[in-house]
Amino acid sequence: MSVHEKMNFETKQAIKNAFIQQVEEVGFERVTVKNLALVAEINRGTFYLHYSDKYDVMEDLQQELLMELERYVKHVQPLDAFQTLKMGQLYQPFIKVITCIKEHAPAFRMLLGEQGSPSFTQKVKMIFGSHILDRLSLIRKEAQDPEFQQYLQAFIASAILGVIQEWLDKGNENLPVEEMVALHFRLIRFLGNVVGTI
Amino acid sequence: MSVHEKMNFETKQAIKNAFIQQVEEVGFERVTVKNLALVAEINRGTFYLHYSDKYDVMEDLQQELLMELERYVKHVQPLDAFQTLKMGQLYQPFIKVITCIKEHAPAFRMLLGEQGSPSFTQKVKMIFGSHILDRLSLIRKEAQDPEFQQYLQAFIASAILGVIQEWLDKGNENLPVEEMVALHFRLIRFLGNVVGTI
DNA sequence: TTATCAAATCAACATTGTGTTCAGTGAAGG
DNA sequence: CCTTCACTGAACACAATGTTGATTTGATAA
Repeated sequence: MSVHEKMNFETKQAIKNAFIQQVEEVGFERVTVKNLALVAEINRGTFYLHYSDKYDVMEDLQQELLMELERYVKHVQPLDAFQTLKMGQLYQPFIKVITCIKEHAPAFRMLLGEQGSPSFTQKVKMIFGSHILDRLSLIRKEAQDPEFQQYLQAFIASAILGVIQEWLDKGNENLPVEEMVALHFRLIRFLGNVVGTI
Repeated sequence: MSVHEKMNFETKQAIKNAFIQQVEEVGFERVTVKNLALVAEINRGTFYLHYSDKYDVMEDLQQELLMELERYVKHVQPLDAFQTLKMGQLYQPFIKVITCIKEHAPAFRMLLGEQGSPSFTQKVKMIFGSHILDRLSLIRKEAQDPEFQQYLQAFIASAILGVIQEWLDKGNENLPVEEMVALHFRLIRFLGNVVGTI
Protein backbone atom coordinates (compact mmCIF):
# COMPACT_ATOMS: atom_id res chain seq x y z
CA MET A 1 0.00 0.00 0.00
CA SER A 2 1.46 3.33 -1.06
CA VAL A 3 1.27 6.42 1.05
CA HIS A 4 -1.03 7.96 -1.52
CA GLU A 5 -3.58 5.23 -1.01
CA LYS A 6 -3.30 5.74 2.71
CA MET A 7 -3.97 9.46 2.43
CA ASN A 8 -6.81 8.63 0.11
CA PHE A 9 -8.23 6.20 2.68
CA GLU A 10 -7.91 8.64 5.54
CA THR A 11 -9.68 11.38 3.63
CA LYS A 12 -12.55 9.03 2.85
CA GLN A 13 -12.76 8.08 6.51
CA ALA A 14 -12.78 11.74 7.50
CA ILE A 15 -15.68 12.35 5.13
CA LYS A 16 -17.61 9.37 6.50
CA ASN A 17 -17.09 10.49 10.08
CA ALA A 18 -18.11 14.01 9.24
CA PHE A 19 -21.16 12.57 7.55
CA ILE A 20 -22.21 10.56 10.62
CA GLN A 21 -21.72 13.59 12.83
CA GLN A 22 -23.66 15.88 10.53
CA VAL A 23 -26.61 13.54 10.05
CA GLU A 24 -26.94 13.15 13.80
CA GLU A 25 -26.78 16.89 14.23
CA VAL A 26 -29.06 18.22 11.51
CA GLY A 27 -30.56 15.14 9.81
CA PHE A 28 -29.65 13.70 6.44
CA GLU A 29 -31.77 16.13 4.43
CA ARG A 30 -30.00 19.17 5.85
CA VAL A 31 -26.49 17.79 5.33
CA THR A 32 -24.61 19.80 2.70
CA VAL A 33 -21.41 18.99 0.88
CA LYS A 34 -20.18 22.38 1.97
CA ASN A 35 -20.52 21.52 5.65
CA LEU A 36 -19.14 18.01 5.19
CA ALA A 37 -15.98 19.54 3.73
CA LEU A 38 -15.88 22.03 6.59
CA VAL A 39 -16.23 19.38 9.33
CA ALA A 40 -13.86 16.93 7.62
CA GLU A 41 -11.40 19.78 7.22
CA ILE A 42 -10.91 19.25 3.52
CA ASN A 43 -11.53 21.43 0.52
CA ARG A 44 -15.02 21.19 -0.93
CA GLY A 45 -13.46 20.23 -4.25
CA THR A 46 -11.67 17.32 -2.59
CA PHE A 47 -15.03 15.85 -1.59
CA TYR A 48 -15.87 15.37 -5.26
CA LEU A 49 -12.65 13.45 -5.79
CA HIS A 50 -14.06 10.74 -3.51
CA TYR A 51 -17.84 10.90 -3.73
CA SER A 52 -20.26 12.22 -6.31
CA ASP A 53 -22.67 13.63 -3.71
CA LYS A 54 -23.97 13.03 -0.18
CA TYR A 55 -26.12 10.12 -1.34
CA ASP A 56 -22.95 8.43 -2.49
CA VAL A 57 -21.47 8.69 1.01
CA MET A 58 -24.66 7.26 2.49
CA GLU A 59 -24.53 4.29 0.08
CA ASP A 60 -20.90 3.61 0.90
CA LEU A 61 -21.53 3.66 4.63
CA GLN A 62 -24.58 1.41 4.37
CA GLN A 63 -22.85 -1.18 2.18
CA GLU A 64 -19.93 -1.34 4.59
CA LEU A 65 -22.16 -1.96 7.60
CA LEU A 66 -24.56 -4.39 5.92
CA MET A 67 -21.73 -6.61 4.72
CA GLU A 68 -20.16 -6.63 8.16
CA LEU A 69 -23.50 -7.40 9.78
CA GLU A 70 -24.42 -10.23 7.43
CA ARG A 71 -21.05 -11.85 8.12
CA TYR A 72 -22.20 -12.51 11.68
CA VAL A 73 -25.94 -12.91 11.26
CA LYS A 74 -25.55 -15.82 8.83
CA HIS A 75 -24.16 -18.02 11.61
CA VAL A 76 -27.27 -17.62 13.76
CA GLN A 77 -29.54 -20.69 13.91
CA PRO A 78 -32.71 -20.16 15.91
CA LEU A 79 -33.06 -23.82 16.88
CA ASP A 80 -29.52 -23.96 18.24
CA ALA A 81 -30.19 -20.68 20.00
CA PHE A 82 -33.17 -22.04 21.94
CA GLN A 83 -31.23 -25.27 22.66
CA THR A 84 -28.36 -23.28 24.14
CA LEU A 85 -30.78 -21.11 26.06
CA LYS A 86 -32.42 -24.16 27.66
CA MET A 87 -29.05 -25.15 29.07
CA GLY A 88 -28.80 -21.74 30.67
CA GLN A 89 -26.09 -20.48 28.37
CA LEU A 90 -25.82 -17.53 26.02
CA TYR A 91 -25.87 -18.23 22.32
CA GLN A 92 -22.46 -17.23 20.96
CA PRO A 93 -23.37 -16.39 17.31
CA PHE A 94 -25.95 -13.89 18.50
CA ILE A 95 -23.47 -12.36 20.93
CA LYS A 96 -21.20 -11.76 17.96
CA VAL A 97 -24.00 -9.99 16.10
CA ILE A 98 -24.65 -7.64 18.99
CA THR A 99 -20.92 -7.08 19.46
CA CYS A 100 -20.61 -6.16 15.79
CA ILE A 101 -23.33 -3.56 16.18
CA LYS A 102 -21.74 -2.22 19.33
CA GLU A 103 -18.41 -1.85 17.57
CA HIS A 104 -20.00 0.31 14.90
CA ALA A 105 -22.43 1.93 17.30
CA PRO A 106 -22.14 5.54 16.06
CA ALA A 107 -22.93 4.58 12.49
CA PHE A 108 -25.73 2.17 13.43
CA ARG A 109 -27.20 4.64 15.89
CA MET A 110 -27.27 7.26 13.18
CA LEU A 111 -28.71 5.05 10.42
CA LEU A 112 -31.30 3.36 12.63
CA GLY A 113 -32.17 6.53 14.57
CA GLU A 114 -34.68 9.30 14.29
CA GLN A 115 -32.74 11.05 11.54
CA GLY A 116 -31.65 7.85 9.84
CA SER A 117 -32.55 5.86 6.75
CA PRO A 118 -35.73 3.78 6.43
CA SER A 119 -34.20 1.82 3.57
CA PHE A 120 -31.26 0.81 5.73
CA THR A 121 -33.63 -0.28 8.48
CA GLN A 122 -35.49 -2.35 5.95
CA LYS A 123 -32.32 -4.00 4.69
CA VAL A 124 -31.25 -4.90 8.22
CA LYS A 125 -34.66 -6.46 8.79
CA MET A 126 -34.21 -8.47 5.60
CA ILE A 127 -30.89 -9.81 6.81
CA PHE A 128 -32.32 -10.70 10.21
CA GLY A 129 -35.48 -12.17 8.76
CA SER A 130 -34.00 -14.36 6.08
CA HIS A 131 -31.28 -15.88 8.22
CA ILE A 132 -32.97 -16.19 11.57
CA LEU A 133 -36.05 -17.96 10.27
CA ASP A 134 -34.09 -20.24 7.98
CA ARG A 135 -35.12 -23.57 9.44
CA LEU A 136 -38.06 -22.63 11.59
CA SER A 137 -40.47 -24.09 9.05
CA LEU A 138 -39.06 -27.54 9.74
CA ILE A 139 -40.60 -27.81 13.17
CA ARG A 140 -43.97 -26.08 12.73
CA LYS A 141 -46.34 -26.63 9.87
CA GLU A 142 -47.90 -23.11 10.04
CA ALA A 143 -44.53 -21.69 9.11
CA GLN A 144 -44.70 -23.45 5.76
CA ASP A 145 -47.39 -21.19 4.35
CA PRO A 146 -45.30 -18.67 2.37
CA GLU A 147 -47.51 -15.71 3.20
CA PHE A 148 -47.53 -16.54 6.90
CA GLN A 149 -43.78 -17.01 6.78
CA GLN A 150 -43.34 -13.61 5.20
CA TYR A 151 -45.30 -11.89 7.94
CA LEU A 152 -43.59 -13.99 10.59
CA GLN A 153 -40.27 -12.75 9.27
CA ALA A 154 -41.42 -9.14 9.43
CA PHE A 155 -42.79 -9.73 12.92
CA ILE A 156 -39.69 -11.24 14.48
CA ALA A 157 -37.10 -9.21 12.59
CA SER A 158 -38.88 -5.98 13.52
CA ALA A 159 -39.17 -7.01 17.14
CA ILE A 160 -35.47 -7.81 17.46
CA LEU A 161 -34.42 -4.69 15.60
CA GLY A 162 -36.79 -2.62 17.72
CA VAL A 163 -35.02 -3.76 20.88
CA ILE A 164 -31.64 -3.03 19.33
CA GLN A 165 -32.80 0.46 18.34
CA GLU A 166 -33.97 1.08 21.89
CA TRP A 167 -30.60 -0.12 23.16
CA LEU A 168 -28.69 2.19 20.80
CA ASP A 169 -30.95 5.12 21.61
CA LYS A 170 -30.34 4.92 25.33
CA GLY A 171 -26.57 4.78 24.89
CA ASN A 172 -25.64 1.13 24.92
CA GLU A 173 -22.72 1.56 27.28
CA ASN A 174 -25.09 1.04 30.19
CA LEU A 175 -26.17 -2.43 29.19
CA PRO A 176 -23.37 -4.85 28.25
CA VAL A 177 -23.62 -7.12 25.23
CA GLU A 178 -24.25 -10.29 27.23
CA GLU A 179 -27.22 -8.80 29.05
CA MET A 180 -28.53 -7.52 25.75
CA VAL A 181 -28.51 -11.04 24.33
CA ALA A 182 -30.13 -12.45 27.46
CA LEU A 183 -32.78 -9.75 27.25
CA HIS A 184 -33.88 -10.90 23.80
CA PHE A 185 -34.57 -14.39 25.03
CA ARG A 186 -36.27 -13.12 28.17
CA LEU A 187 -38.59 -11.04 25.98
CA ILE A 188 -39.49 -13.91 23.69
CA ARG A 189 -40.07 -16.24 26.65
CA PHE A 190 -42.15 -13.59 28.41
CA LEU A 191 -44.41 -13.25 25.42
CA GLY A 192 -44.72 -17.01 25.18
CA ASN A 193 -45.71 -17.26 28.83
CA VAL A 194 -48.28 -14.48 28.59
CA VAL A 195 -49.91 -16.17 25.63
CA GLY A 196 -49.85 -19.47 27.50
CA THR A 197 -51.39 -18.26 30.74
CA ILE A 198 -54.26 -16.17 29.38
CA MET B 1 -67.88 28.39 4.94
CA SER B 2 -66.99 30.85 2.21
CA VAL B 3 -65.81 29.84 -1.20
CA HIS B 4 -62.44 31.32 -0.43
CA GLU B 5 -61.93 29.03 2.51
CA LYS B 6 -62.93 26.11 0.34
CA MET B 7 -60.39 27.06 -2.28
CA ASN B 8 -57.87 27.45 0.47
CA PHE B 9 -58.58 23.95 1.75
CA GLU B 10 -58.39 22.38 -1.66
CA THR B 11 -55.06 23.99 -2.40
CA LYS B 12 -53.62 22.66 0.85
CA GLN B 13 -54.97 19.22 0.01
CA ALA B 14 -53.42 19.43 -3.46
CA ILE B 15 -50.07 20.28 -1.90
CA LYS B 16 -50.30 17.37 0.54
CA ASN B 17 -51.21 14.95 -2.23
CA ALA B 18 -48.40 16.21 -4.40
CA PHE B 19 -46.10 15.81 -1.41
CA ILE B 20 -47.08 12.17 -0.86
CA GLN B 21 -46.66 11.44 -4.54
CA GLN B 22 -43.27 13.17 -4.72
CA VAL B 23 -41.84 11.53 -1.60
CA GLU B 24 -42.80 8.11 -2.94
CA GLU B 25 -41.24 8.94 -6.28
CA VAL B 26 -37.95 10.57 -5.36
CA GLY B 27 -37.71 10.40 -1.55
CA PHE B 28 -38.22 13.22 0.92
CA GLU B 29 -34.72 14.64 0.52
CA ARG B 30 -35.11 15.17 -3.21
CA VAL B 31 -38.53 16.80 -2.93
CA THR B 32 -38.38 20.46 -3.96
CA VAL B 33 -40.93 23.21 -3.48
CA LYS B 34 -40.60 23.88 -7.17
CA ASN B 35 -41.75 20.38 -8.09
CA LEU B 36 -44.48 20.34 -5.45
CA ALA B 37 -45.94 23.46 -7.04
CA LEU B 38 -45.59 21.88 -10.46
CA VAL B 39 -47.35 18.63 -9.48
CA ALA B 40 -50.03 20.41 -7.44
CA GLU B 41 -50.54 22.75 -10.39
CA ILE B 42 -50.19 25.89 -8.36
CA ASN B 43 -47.79 28.79 -8.54
CA ARG B 44 -44.63 28.33 -6.52
CA GLY B 45 -45.46 31.54 -4.69
CA THR B 46 -48.81 30.08 -3.66
CA PHE B 47 -47.03 27.28 -1.83
CA TYR B 48 -45.53 29.81 0.55
CA LEU B 49 -49.00 31.16 1.33
CA HIS B 50 -49.76 27.78 2.96
CA TYR B 51 -46.50 26.29 4.16
CA SER B 52 -43.13 27.74 5.05
CA ASP B 53 -41.18 24.87 3.46
CA LYS B 54 -41.38 21.15 2.72
CA TYR B 55 -40.68 20.28 6.36
CA ASP B 56 -43.80 22.18 7.26
CA VAL B 57 -45.88 20.00 4.94
CA MET B 58 -44.33 16.88 6.45
CA GLU B 59 -45.19 18.09 9.98
CA ASP B 60 -48.76 18.85 9.01
CA LEU B 61 -49.27 15.45 7.42
CA GLN B 62 -47.72 13.61 10.37
CA GLN B 63 -49.75 15.47 12.99
CA GLU B 64 -52.94 14.75 11.10
CA LEU B 65 -52.26 11.02 10.94
CA LEU B 66 -50.91 10.61 14.46
CA MET B 67 -53.95 12.27 16.03
CA GLU B 68 -56.28 10.12 13.97
CA LEU B 69 -54.34 6.99 14.88
CA GLU B 70 -54.21 7.69 18.58
CA ARG B 71 -57.96 8.21 18.60
CA TYR B 72 -58.39 4.50 17.87
CA VAL B 73 -55.33 3.00 19.52
CA LYS B 74 -56.29 4.34 22.93
CA HIS B 75 -59.29 2.02 23.08
CA VAL B 76 -57.16 -1.09 22.70
CA GLN B 77 -56.74 -3.16 25.87
CA PRO B 78 -54.46 -6.17 25.47
CA LEU B 79 -56.16 -8.21 28.18
CA ASP B 80 -59.57 -7.76 26.60
CA ALA B 81 -58.01 -8.57 23.25
CA PHE B 82 -56.76 -11.96 24.42
CA GLN B 83 -60.06 -12.62 26.15
CA THR B 84 -61.98 -11.94 22.94
CA LEU B 85 -59.53 -14.03 20.99
CA LYS B 86 -60.07 -17.03 23.26
CA MET B 87 -63.74 -16.94 22.45
CA GLY B 88 -62.85 -17.18 18.77
CA GLN B 89 -63.83 -13.60 17.97
CA LEU B 90 -61.98 -10.65 16.51
CA TYR B 91 -61.16 -7.77 18.81
CA GLN B 92 -63.11 -4.77 17.57
CA PRO B 93 -60.89 -1.89 18.85
CA PHE B 94 -57.92 -3.34 16.99
CA ILE B 95 -60.00 -3.76 13.84
CA LYS B 96 -60.72 -0.05 14.01
CA VAL B 97 -57.00 0.72 14.25
CA ILE B 98 -56.22 -1.30 11.15
CA THR B 99 -59.21 0.20 9.35
CA CYS B 100 -57.94 3.68 10.18
CA ILE B 101 -54.57 2.86 8.67
CA LYS B 102 -56.20 1.37 5.60
CA GLU B 103 -58.28 4.50 5.08
CA HIS B 104 -55.14 6.62 5.00
CA ALA B 105 -53.08 3.97 3.28
CA PRO B 106 -51.25 6.20 0.76
CA ALA B 107 -49.99 8.54 3.47
CA PHE B 108 -49.08 5.73 5.88
CA ARG B 109 -47.42 3.72 3.15
CA MET B 110 -45.32 6.72 2.26
CA LEU B 111 -44.35 7.71 5.81
CA LEU B 112 -43.64 4.16 6.97
CA GLY B 113 -42.02 3.07 3.71
CA GLU B 114 -38.54 2.96 2.25
CA GLN B 115 -38.52 6.69 1.52
CA GLY B 116 -40.41 7.67 4.63
CA SER B 117 -39.70 9.23 7.99
CA PRO B 118 -37.93 7.38 10.83
CA SER B 119 -39.26 9.91 13.32
CA PHE B 120 -42.84 9.18 12.27
CA THR B 121 -42.19 5.46 12.61
CA GLN B 122 -40.85 6.10 16.08
CA LYS B 123 -43.90 8.13 17.08
CA VAL B 124 -46.25 5.42 15.87
CA LYS B 125 -44.31 2.90 17.94
CA MET B 126 -44.67 5.17 20.95
CA ILE B 127 -48.44 5.30 20.51
CA PHE B 128 -48.66 1.54 20.10
CA GLY B 129 -46.28 0.84 22.96
CA SER B 130 -47.74 3.13 25.58
CA HIS B 131 -51.35 2.14 25.02
CA ILE B 132 -51.07 -1.53 24.25
CA LEU B 133 -48.94 -2.38 27.24
CA ASP B 134 -50.95 -0.23 29.61
CA ARG B 135 -52.11 -2.89 32.04
CA LEU B 136 -49.86 -5.79 31.14
CA SER B 137 -47.77 -5.20 34.25
CA LEU B 138 -50.76 -6.14 36.40
CA ILE B 139 -50.63 -9.81 35.50
CA ARG B 140 -46.90 -10.49 35.28
CA LYS B 141 -44.31 -9.36 37.76
CA GLU B 142 -41.42 -9.20 35.24
CA ALA B 143 -43.28 -6.44 33.45
CA GLN B 144 -42.95 -4.23 36.52
CA ASP B 145 -39.22 -3.68 36.09
CA PRO B 146 -39.22 -0.31 34.27
CA GLU B 147 -36.23 -1.16 32.09
CA PHE B 148 -37.72 -4.50 31.08
CA GLN B 149 -41.01 -2.80 30.39
CA GLN B 150 -39.31 -0.27 28.15
CA TYR B 151 -37.71 -2.97 26.05
CA LEU B 152 -40.91 -5.01 26.06
CA GLN B 153 -42.70 -1.98 24.62
CA ALA B 154 -40.12 -1.58 21.90
CA PHE B 155 -40.28 -5.31 21.19
CA ILE B 156 -44.04 -5.60 20.78
CA ALA B 157 -44.69 -2.24 19.19
CA SER B 158 -41.96 -2.88 16.61
CA ALA B 159 -43.29 -6.34 15.88
CA ILE B 160 -46.84 -5.13 15.28
CA LEU B 161 -45.71 -2.16 13.23
CA GLY B 162 -43.40 -4.44 11.24
CA VAL B 163 -46.37 -6.57 10.20
CA ILE B 164 -48.36 -3.47 9.27
CA GLN B 165 -45.46 -2.15 7.18
CA GLU B 166 -45.26 -5.48 5.36
CA TRP B 167 -49.00 -5.32 4.75
CA LEU B 168 -48.80 -1.79 3.35
CA ASP B 169 -45.79 -2.64 1.21
CA LYS B 170 -47.51 -5.52 -0.55
CA GLY B 171 -50.59 -3.43 -1.34
CA ASN B 172 -53.06 -4.09 1.41
CA GLU B 173 -56.01 -4.57 -0.95
CA ASN B 174 -55.14 -8.26 -1.15
CA LEU B 175 -55.58 -8.97 2.54
CA PRO B 176 -58.76 -7.59 4.15
CA VAL B 177 -58.70 -5.86 7.52
CA GLU B 178 -60.25 -8.77 9.42
CA GLU B 179 -57.63 -11.23 8.22
CA MET B 180 -54.97 -8.70 9.09
CA VAL B 181 -56.19 -8.56 12.67
CA ALA B 182 -56.46 -12.33 12.91
CA LEU B 183 -52.93 -12.59 11.55
CA HIS B 184 -51.50 -10.57 14.44
CA PHE B 185 -52.93 -12.96 16.98
CA ARG B 186 -51.86 -15.99 14.97
CA LEU B 187 -48.32 -14.63 14.96
CA ILE B 188 -48.22 -14.00 18.70
CA ARG B 189 -49.70 -17.40 19.44
CA PHE B 190 -47.27 -19.07 17.04
CA LEU B 191 -44.33 -17.50 18.82
CA GLY B 192 -45.76 -18.57 22.16
CA ASN B 193 -46.15 -22.14 20.99
CA VAL B 194 -42.64 -22.34 19.57
CA VAL B 195 -41.20 -21.12 22.84
CA GLY B 196 -43.33 -23.62 24.71
CA THR B 197 -42.44 -26.68 22.65
CA ILE B 198 -38.71 -26.27 22.39
C1' DT C 1 19.40 15.79 -4.95
C1' DT C 2 16.03 16.15 -8.01
C1' DA C 3 12.33 14.70 -11.02
C1' DT C 4 7.94 12.63 -10.61
C1' DC C 5 3.24 11.86 -9.63
C1' DA C 6 -0.95 11.38 -6.98
C1' DA C 7 -3.62 13.91 -3.66
C1' DA C 8 -5.37 17.93 -2.18
C1' DT C 9 -6.04 23.02 -2.70
C1' DC C 10 -7.90 27.25 -4.54
C1' DA C 11 -10.62 30.37 -7.25
C1' DA C 12 -14.00 30.94 -10.62
C1' DC C 13 -18.15 29.55 -13.15
C1' DA C 14 -22.87 28.44 -14.67
C1' DT C 15 -26.85 26.27 -12.74
C1' DT C 16 -30.56 25.35 -9.75
C1' DG C 17 -33.60 25.81 -5.85
C1' DT C 18 -34.91 29.10 -2.04
C1' DG C 19 -37.66 32.44 0.13
C1' DT C 20 -39.50 37.05 -0.46
C1' DT C 21 -41.81 40.91 -2.59
C1' DC C 22 -45.11 43.33 -5.15
C1' DA C 23 -48.09 44.56 -8.76
C1' DG C 24 -51.73 42.23 -11.07
C1' DT C 25 -56.09 38.90 -12.21
C1' DG C 26 -60.52 36.99 -11.75
C1' DA C 27 -64.37 35.13 -9.44
C1' DA C 28 -67.73 35.48 -5.44
C1' DG C 29 -70.46 38.33 -2.35
C1' DG C 30 -72.30 42.28 -0.42
C1' DC D 1 -70.26 48.17 -8.96
C1' DC D 2 -66.80 47.56 -6.05
C1' DT D 3 -64.45 45.11 -2.46
C1' DT D 4 -62.27 41.01 -0.97
C1' DC D 5 -59.14 37.41 -1.25
C1' DA D 6 -56.89 33.25 -3.09
C1' DC D 7 -53.88 32.88 -6.47
C1' DT D 8 -50.65 34.35 -10.38
C1' DG D 9 -46.35 35.94 -12.55
C1' DA D 10 -42.15 38.05 -12.61
C1' DA D 11 -38.31 39.73 -10.36
C1' DC D 12 -34.90 39.69 -6.61
C1' DA D 13 -30.79 38.35 -3.66
C1' DC D 14 -28.93 34.33 -1.73
C1' DA D 15 -26.99 29.76 -1.01
C1' DA D 16 -25.46 25.23 -2.36
C1' DT D 17 -24.18 22.47 -6.31
C1' DG D 18 -21.08 20.28 -9.39
C1' DT D 19 -17.33 21.29 -12.64
C1' DT D 20 -13.05 23.23 -14.39
C1' DG D 21 -8.20 24.37 -14.72
C1' DA D 22 -4.20 26.08 -12.63
C1' DT D 23 -1.41 25.30 -8.58
C1' DT D 24 0.74 23.45 -4.28
C1' DT D 25 2.25 19.67 -1.34
C1' DG D 26 4.85 15.83 -0.03
C1' DA D 27 6.40 11.18 -0.36
C1' DT D 28 8.84 7.96 -3.65
C1' DA D 29 12.23 6.36 -6.55
C1' DA D 30 16.06 7.19 -9.91
